[in-house]
Amino acid sequence: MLWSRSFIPTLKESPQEAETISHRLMLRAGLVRLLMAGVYSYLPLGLKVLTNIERIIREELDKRGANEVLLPALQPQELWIKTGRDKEIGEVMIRFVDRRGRRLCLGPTHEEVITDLVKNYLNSYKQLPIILYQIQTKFRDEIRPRFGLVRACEFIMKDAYSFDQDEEGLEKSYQLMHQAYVSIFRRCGLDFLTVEADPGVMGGKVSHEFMVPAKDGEDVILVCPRCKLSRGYQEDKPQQSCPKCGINLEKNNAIEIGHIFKLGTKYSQALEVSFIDPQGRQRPVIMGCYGIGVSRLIPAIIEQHHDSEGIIWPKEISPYKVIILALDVMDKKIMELSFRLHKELEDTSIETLFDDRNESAGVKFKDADLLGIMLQIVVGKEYLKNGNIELRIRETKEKILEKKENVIARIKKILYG
RNA sequence: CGGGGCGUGGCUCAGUUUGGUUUAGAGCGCUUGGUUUGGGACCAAGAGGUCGUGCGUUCAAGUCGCACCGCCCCGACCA
Repeated sequence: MLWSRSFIPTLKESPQEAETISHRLMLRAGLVRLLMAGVYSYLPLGLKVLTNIERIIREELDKRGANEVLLPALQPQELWIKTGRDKEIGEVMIRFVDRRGRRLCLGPTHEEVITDLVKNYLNSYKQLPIILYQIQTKFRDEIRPRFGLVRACEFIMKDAYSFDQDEEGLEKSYQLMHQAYVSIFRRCGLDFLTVEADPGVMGGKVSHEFMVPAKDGEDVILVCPRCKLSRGYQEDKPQQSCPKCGINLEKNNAIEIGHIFKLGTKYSQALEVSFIDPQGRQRPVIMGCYGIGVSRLIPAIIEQHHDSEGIIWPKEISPYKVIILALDVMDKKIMELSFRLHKELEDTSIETLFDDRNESAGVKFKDADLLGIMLQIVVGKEYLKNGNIELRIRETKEKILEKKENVIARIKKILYG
């Protein structure tokens, strides 16, 4: 992709609207733009990052036998009245009446819809277990949206739902999803902790949150500095100490990126979803639900992967794998080589952004560091003098001067091992 | 919803305290021409503004008053 043909509006200075590091960098690197409080447009680079995260999620869930669906955001309020969550959720749910007088809402989550869907399908224990998931836009009228994509009113969530015939099955599904989450977050380059949590309006008895320690996180957790055991922070509870190490837990800000719940039969009983067990008895299906704040992962990743110059994307997340900086676009030799390099990389499916803008070297270096694309190739004076081009690793700032073929070989080694 | 901050060109901001040398400025960005090209280049010429909105006070409002709108932060709340 040629930068000159791209919509990548970078900003030299941080816009007034942003205070947290991730929010600033997302705006400066041209990932998103604000439409109104808590509502953002994704620009090409932001969308690419989002797509990369979604790909990882799909791979890890599909591998474990989960089925992807896509449920409507538009829902009848009636379903929510049946489960009683109509009142529980309260004003967070966006409601309205359509021209036919139907009372509708925009889904803040999808337990009701998925349960209703499964109701007409499920007959026998032979159909269980089953796990369904979707990656979809959720709507929540938040009291206070903040920190850019961290708490938005319209955001993208991966929500999965498991259906089992007994508690033992639920435990298996729960562990399976737990493992999937660990793989997903690791591939996203995240340092994260798991804490036991309060199920809240979702219901059920057991739930775990996946937390990313981050300076600008809006949640607070307690972490053992030695063994990393962690738990939720509650102001009214006395200062806890680590049961294993005996030392005091430390308060840490964190971003909640995932939350998994053992729901039990809350929804299946309210919406009457049952199956016939091996003994021929009708039994309510046992459910679990599993959420990942997909769009929220972007700021979480940035909070953990940046320096004073900009973002440093982990390998699988990087919107492009390589950025080529042609330092003098008026020089024929430099441009010829840059175009050839660009084509060769793209022909081998290595996504490459070619900075072909007529800008000074300084501007290109600054923008490349800001964008955080993992590998930078510099074509400039060195090429004219010795025929060498420079490969730079964004994260380590390591520089390698070599001939084009060797640089390509190195890139392949870095990307594919 | 309570508390605080902010709103002046695409971005960052000065000017508001004490109304009148302001026909509203600067830097960045943008356009044109020229010189440049290894860490946000330089010269020259240019374009771009309902000073968030409305009402009011006044001879005179970016500046004072009232109301409203929007954004950010803290709190309550929250998957």
